[in-house]
Amino acid sequence: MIKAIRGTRDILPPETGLWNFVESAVRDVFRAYNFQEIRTPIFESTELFARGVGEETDIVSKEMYTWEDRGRAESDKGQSLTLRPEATAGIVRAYIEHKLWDRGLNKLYLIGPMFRRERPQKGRYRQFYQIDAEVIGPPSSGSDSAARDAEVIEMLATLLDRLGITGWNLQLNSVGCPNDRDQFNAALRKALEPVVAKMCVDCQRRAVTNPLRVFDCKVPEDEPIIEKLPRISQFLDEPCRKHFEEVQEILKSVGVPFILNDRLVRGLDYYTRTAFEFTHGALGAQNAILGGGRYDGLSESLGGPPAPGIGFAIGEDRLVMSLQEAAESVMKKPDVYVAPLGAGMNRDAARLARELRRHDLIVDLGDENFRLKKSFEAATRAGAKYILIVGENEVKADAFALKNLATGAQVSVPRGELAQRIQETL
RNA sequence: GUGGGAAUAGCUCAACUGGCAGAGCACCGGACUGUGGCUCCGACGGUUGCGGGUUCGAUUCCCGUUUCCCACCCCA
Repeated sequence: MIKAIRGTRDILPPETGLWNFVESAVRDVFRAYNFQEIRTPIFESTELFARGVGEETDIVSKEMYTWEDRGRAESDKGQSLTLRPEATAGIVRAYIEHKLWDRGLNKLYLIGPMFRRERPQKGRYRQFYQIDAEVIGPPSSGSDSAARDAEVIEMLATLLDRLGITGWNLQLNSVGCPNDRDQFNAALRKALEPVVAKMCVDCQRRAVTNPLRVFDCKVPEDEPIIEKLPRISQFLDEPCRKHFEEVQEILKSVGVPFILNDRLVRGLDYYTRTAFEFTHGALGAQNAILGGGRYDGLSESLGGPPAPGIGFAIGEDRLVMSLQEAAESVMKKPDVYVAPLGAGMNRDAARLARELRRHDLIVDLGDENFRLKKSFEAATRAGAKYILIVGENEVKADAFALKNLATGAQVSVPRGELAQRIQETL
C-alpha cells in the first residue's frame, strides 16, 4: 500500500470542518484590521531563504527541502530551488519585486503549507500549515512604529478569543537592533566563560554555538547561573528601549495581558526589536502556538530598499489541536435529504434537489434503489434536518412528503413552497 | 540528527511460558415491500507494519527496517 510519507498527513472530514472554521475566523478578524491576502509560490530560489532566514539557522542549514532544478536545455544551467520553510522571506521578495512600497503601508496575510525536514512528533510535521501576516512598508508609511507592533499583537489576542481558545499566554521581549545584539552576545560569551564548565552538557554546547540558547535551558541546576547572566534588556539602545516601552504602553491601554520574558529569543536571524510568542499548555513540548516579531533589516538583506516590518506565523495544525470544540459543532449539516423512492424517481429528485440548492439550501440526494428505511438511515447519518420523499404519489400530486427528522412531524408541501418551508424553520 | 516506547479487523483493544487470531463499536444484509434512531439475527472484515533469523511451530523470542508517539535539538 502506498502511504502518505513521513511527516505528512491527510486531514479528513470532519476535521476539515475545524480548519475551515479557523480560516474563516482568521479572514473575518484580519479583514477588520484591513489586512489583505497575498499568495506566493510554494517553492522559491534557495538563495532567498539562505539570505532571508539566515545561513546559520537550523532551518536553512539542515531542514530545507532543496533540489537542483534542471535547465531547459543542455547548455542551460539549472538552479537550486527550495520548498518554502516559512512565509516571510517570500512575501518580502514579492514586496521588492512588485515595488509594493508604492502602495505605502502593506498589510498582508497568507495561509498555506510550509515544509521543514524535521523529525516529526505531535504538533510537528514536515508539511505543516501556517497563517502568516506581515505589516511592511517604507519608513515614511509608519511601518517602524510601535503602534504597528501593538496592533498586530492585539489582533492576535482578538483572534484567539474569537476562536474560543482560553488559557493562552503572551510572552514579550525586545531583541534590539543588530548592534545591541552583537554587544549582548559578546557580554554573554564573556559571562559564560568562567561558569560554563559547571553547566549541563547542552549548555556547554550552546555556549559555543549559540549562547542565546542557554536561556532555553530547562535544567534546574543551571538556573542560578542563568539568573546571573546579562540580559538583552540591559543592552538596548535608547531608540530600541523607547520603542519597546511604547509597545507595552499600548498593549496595556487596550487591555491585552502579556508577560515580559527577556529570555525569549527567536530562531530566525532576521528578527529585530519586538519578539513575541503565544503559548498554550495543551500542546506538550510543542507549546508555541504562534510566534512573531519585527524584521527591520530583512528587505535590505534581500537587496531591497529599507522596509521595516513586523509579522507573525500561526501554526495552524497546533491551533486546530488546541481548539476545545469538536469538529461536529462547527460542521454545516444538510438542510434536507432528498429521497427518491422507486424506479424512475431519480429524475424528479434531481430536479427538486437542483431547485432547492438554488435557494442556498444544503441538499443531499439519495438513490431510487434505496428502500425508504435506508434513505432514512442515510439522512440521519448525514445529520439532515429534513427528509423529502419523492415517490410516485408525490410526483402525481406535485406535492411532497417533508418530514422533520428531529420532531417526526410530517407534512405534504406543494413543489413551489418547499424551499420556503424548509428555510423558515431552520 | 540522538535516546526511549509502540504497531494485531475501518476504529478502540484482547490473545497466559512460543501452540487453531478474538471482542466491542462501525459497515453491509435480514426480521420490517412507502417511514429513521431502539431491539434481535446473520454476513463481511487479517500476509498480526515490512524483511530476515531461531523453532516442529512465532502476534509472542532475536536482528534489521518503516511509521507513529514521548523526550532532546529546534521551531509554528
